[in-house]
Amino acid sequence: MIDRIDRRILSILQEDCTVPVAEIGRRVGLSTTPCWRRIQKMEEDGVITGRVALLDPAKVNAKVTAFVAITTNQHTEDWLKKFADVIRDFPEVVEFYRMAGQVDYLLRVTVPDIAAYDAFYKRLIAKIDITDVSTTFAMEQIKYTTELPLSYVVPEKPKAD
Amino acid sequence: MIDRIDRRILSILQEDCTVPVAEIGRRVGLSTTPCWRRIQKMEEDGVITGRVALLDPAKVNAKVTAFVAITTNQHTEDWLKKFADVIRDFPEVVEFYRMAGQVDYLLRVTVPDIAAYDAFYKRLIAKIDITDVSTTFAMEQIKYTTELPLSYVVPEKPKAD
DNA sequence: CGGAATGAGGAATTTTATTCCCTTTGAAAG
DNA sequence: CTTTCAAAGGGAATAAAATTCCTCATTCCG
Repeated sequence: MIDRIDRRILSILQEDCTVPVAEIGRRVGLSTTPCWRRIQKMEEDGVITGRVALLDPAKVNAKVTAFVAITTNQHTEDWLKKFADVIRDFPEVVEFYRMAGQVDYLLRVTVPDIAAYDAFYKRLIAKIDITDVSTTFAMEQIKYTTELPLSYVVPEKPKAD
Repeated sequence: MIDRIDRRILSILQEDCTVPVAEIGRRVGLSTTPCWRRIQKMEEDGVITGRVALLDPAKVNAKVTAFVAITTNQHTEDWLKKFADVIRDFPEVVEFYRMAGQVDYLLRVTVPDIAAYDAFYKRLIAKIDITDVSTTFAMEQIKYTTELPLSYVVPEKPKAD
């Protein structure tokens, strides 16, 4: 499905999606038309899910990241659905995982400062019934990237047998 | 610095940066030129740090997310620098935080499966001296967004006094 | 009451994306 | 071996979008 050329295209677009198709083509050794068609196809196929602008957290007053580990004794399907819907609606929650192990859910929350986190926390527990919440703050974001590793993408062989 | 209109522009671009400037202008009540200039300025000012394509993790064989909590007894400036450099070079590490509290560092790691995680883990500990590592796996990514909340951006008043 | 700065807009220009149509390649059928 | 078809690629025309250029209001000092 995805061959070596596609992978190189994805690598470029993951880093910077403003590079013109003609330039991408040049870098991967294709002319613009086939390169453009490959990109289109990957968008249709849902490999590329979107193109977004990234902002500097400091510049938009999102300097503090908190990780919130949630444990609950509620484990019904319905509860999870409601819980997920509530959480999803908080724009401060930028990531939300259901976990294996001790912790049931993990949130990454983005706020300007500890006070704002506290306000968020109060709004959160007002809305949902949680057994146990444990918050840890990040002091520094050393790395953050939206680029997924492409080394695990198995490129299709040009030929089989 | 950032006024209400800028904030609305950012909101649009955070969601989808392929929207034409003319259309953005229409939505925020500006013609294309001033809208374009505002976007340029926010890029120059570093508010917008880039535009990237997002990929479907499942489609690029990045189905498993692991959170790796690292504790160390090394706390020198030099060690951190070397550690950070090593970690940063792993494409599987998509996020990397220095934490407050018990855990010193937290990584989010993206791999195809548990076996690949194990291979990553071996490569990791081969390269750096870590006292304690604790890994938790995410069963499900319920929410993931690159959109930072803009509600905390204090819009400049058009006038003062 | 002048400008001078700031912000906005229309229209021309340039750059890119997109489409159309044709060529090449390679494998399978006959 | 040819023939045929499908998949990929490419060049050139066209459409759309970004970018530039110039002009027009408004406001704020001096």
